[in-house]
Amino acid sequence: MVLAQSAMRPATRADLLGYAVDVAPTLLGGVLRVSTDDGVVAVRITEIEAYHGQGTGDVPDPGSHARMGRTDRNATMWGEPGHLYVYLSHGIHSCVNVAAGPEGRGDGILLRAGEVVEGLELARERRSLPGPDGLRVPRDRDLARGPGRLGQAIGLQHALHDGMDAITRTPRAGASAELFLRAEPLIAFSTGPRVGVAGIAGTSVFPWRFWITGDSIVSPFRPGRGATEPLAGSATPGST
DNA sequence: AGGAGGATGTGCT
DNA sequence: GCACATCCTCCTA
Repeated sequence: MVLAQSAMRPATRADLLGYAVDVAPTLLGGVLRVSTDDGVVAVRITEIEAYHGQGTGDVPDPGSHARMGRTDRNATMWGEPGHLYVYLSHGIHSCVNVAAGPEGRGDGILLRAGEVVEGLELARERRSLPGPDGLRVPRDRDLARGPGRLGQAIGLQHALHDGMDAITRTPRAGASAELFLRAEPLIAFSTGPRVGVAGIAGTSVFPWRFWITGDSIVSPFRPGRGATEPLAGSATPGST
């Protein structure tokens, strides 16, 4: 259901210049809105993860696509903040990141889950699968719950839309994207280890996953290679 | 040139 | 809970 959201304002590049780990929480509760020929779908962002091209200082980020430096695939992460890095995951899913930090830093923020707040019908259509008895339509809360689902719900594909600019909203392959941030600073959020990303020997697993505390629309936890479940009470920076 | 593995989702057991 | 889909990227030979 669509809510009385706090006031929103369009994001600027300056909003996204910090390290991904610092910018990420400010995107919680914001909205990514994508228009295509088929219509508009907007999601309220409920869960994200921060990835760093060069770590946050001297510490490398073992889980980042940008950890080995700039490549053709991850070039968007190394460019201007506010462009969308859309990549193919497991040959099937197009996942969406917002590039962060100044050019050349390689930071990105993965959108892991959101609530569809506009274009419910179109999102249901995109996310429906053929079943034994016609189309099987997911429950509304599952439409954009998970990074692959979110990408499909808003209609972005890696091959077509990687690199599109959510600040100037310049259309790309028939789609345009706009990012809104909450006008008021933040609501309560929680942090934990990223999903499916392990630490490396000798380093700890950093709490670079952020979600809106208590929100029902958060992706299912996946242990991955040694990532551990958030410890009870481990970090709810905004909630107390 | 070849191959392993992946920031995942779904359906079945 | 587990297997599998599906294909691209980057590392290694």
